[in-house]
Amino acid sequence: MHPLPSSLLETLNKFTRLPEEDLLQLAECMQVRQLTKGEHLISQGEVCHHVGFLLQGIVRVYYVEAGKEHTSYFNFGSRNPFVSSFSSFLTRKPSRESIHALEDCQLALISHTDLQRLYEQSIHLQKLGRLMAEYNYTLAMERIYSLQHHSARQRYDQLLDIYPNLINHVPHHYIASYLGITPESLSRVRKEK
Amino acid sequence: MHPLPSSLLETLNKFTRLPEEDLLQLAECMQVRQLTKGEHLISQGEVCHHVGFLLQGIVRVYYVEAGKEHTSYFNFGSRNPFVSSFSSFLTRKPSRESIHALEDCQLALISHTDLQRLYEQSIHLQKLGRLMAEYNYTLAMERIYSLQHHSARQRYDQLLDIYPNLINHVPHHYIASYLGITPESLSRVRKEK
DNA sequence: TTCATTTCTTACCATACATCAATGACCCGC
DNA sequence: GCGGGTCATTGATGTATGGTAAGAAATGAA
Repeated sequence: MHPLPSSLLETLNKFTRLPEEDLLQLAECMQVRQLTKGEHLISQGEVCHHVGFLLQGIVRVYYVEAGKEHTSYFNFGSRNPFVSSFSSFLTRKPSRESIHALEDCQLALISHTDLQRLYEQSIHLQKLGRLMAEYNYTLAMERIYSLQHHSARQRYDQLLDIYPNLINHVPHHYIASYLGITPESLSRVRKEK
Repeated sequence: MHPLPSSLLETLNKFTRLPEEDLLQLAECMQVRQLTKGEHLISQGEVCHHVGFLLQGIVRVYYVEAGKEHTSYFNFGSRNPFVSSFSSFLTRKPSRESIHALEDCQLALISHTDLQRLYEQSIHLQKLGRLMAEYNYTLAMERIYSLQHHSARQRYDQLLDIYPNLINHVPHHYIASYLGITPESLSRVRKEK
């Protein structure tokens, strides 16, 4: 993939400046993958071998337990562009989560093997990986705080602050599940606005 | 600090094998800090300049909003030994959180300055930092799932699975806050066992 | 020890959210 | 366009958890 898409380059630059050499190495490993609406990037039970950068579209990470679907999160826009079943990708164990496209999507993928190889070759890429993991960790902590101490109503309002138009692109029952409430409750919260 | 305490060494080895050289560098930067029960490692509003490895004791990370204390998490035992206000440590902004000792504690501290310097010097330390951040991220994701989709009761049971004797060491209202419920609710949940 | 303070529990009622059921709107394949 | 299915909404009711208040138990200081 030459050259790296500008949105990916911008995102990387927010974390750290990579030497030209490393950018070339990255570009060599990355491949574009199209997902049509509804298509799965990975399914529950498989080991996740890739991490993707979302160039376009929306994906949903979810997981089925006792016959019910639970939405873990969405990847949408530039706030959260890295798509993977991270716990599987990082541990090399089968994924409990599935990932599918909510719209037609475009992803830039890199394989676990290639990424580890690049990590071993360059301190700058190790650093990039560390900074990205740290960033994801801080996002996760914010979400934990919100789930711990805010009402469904407040969490919905926060979601709208962060992604004002997510509600127009994503079926409501997915958003409800993401917020940890039922579709009926979400409907009532929305009605009260 | 020479040599590194064996519990720290064990923990580091679970992430990656560091060359002797890097271990020496680390040991040179780390300092032991004692905290007496109740003492603060950092307080809300300060920038967090250290990350600590918990050698002994229990600390609590909490945060005050609208006059109420909210317990973010505990550091206790070997599952979660890294003590810091990470969002402040990572972003260099004032911390919203405070950290204090629930018992007399012993910490091995390293400063942000030293840590960044070491990161720049060694690809192995960069890798260690990445792996630790990734590990913390997977723990955070588990907690998010639990808060999203499990009842207070289930979360309490899980907490007991992970830390069977936490309840004997930590005031219950802190645990309640950690679970996202009131002390009264925790009391009811406990009664039903 | 004794007293003061904090913490834990219990009871009662209030509220937020879940569950179940019914309806209409919207999709999508035929 | 028709028809079966999914989805969003609404109402009625149930349940888990919150809020307040009071007393009991544990803790800490003198």
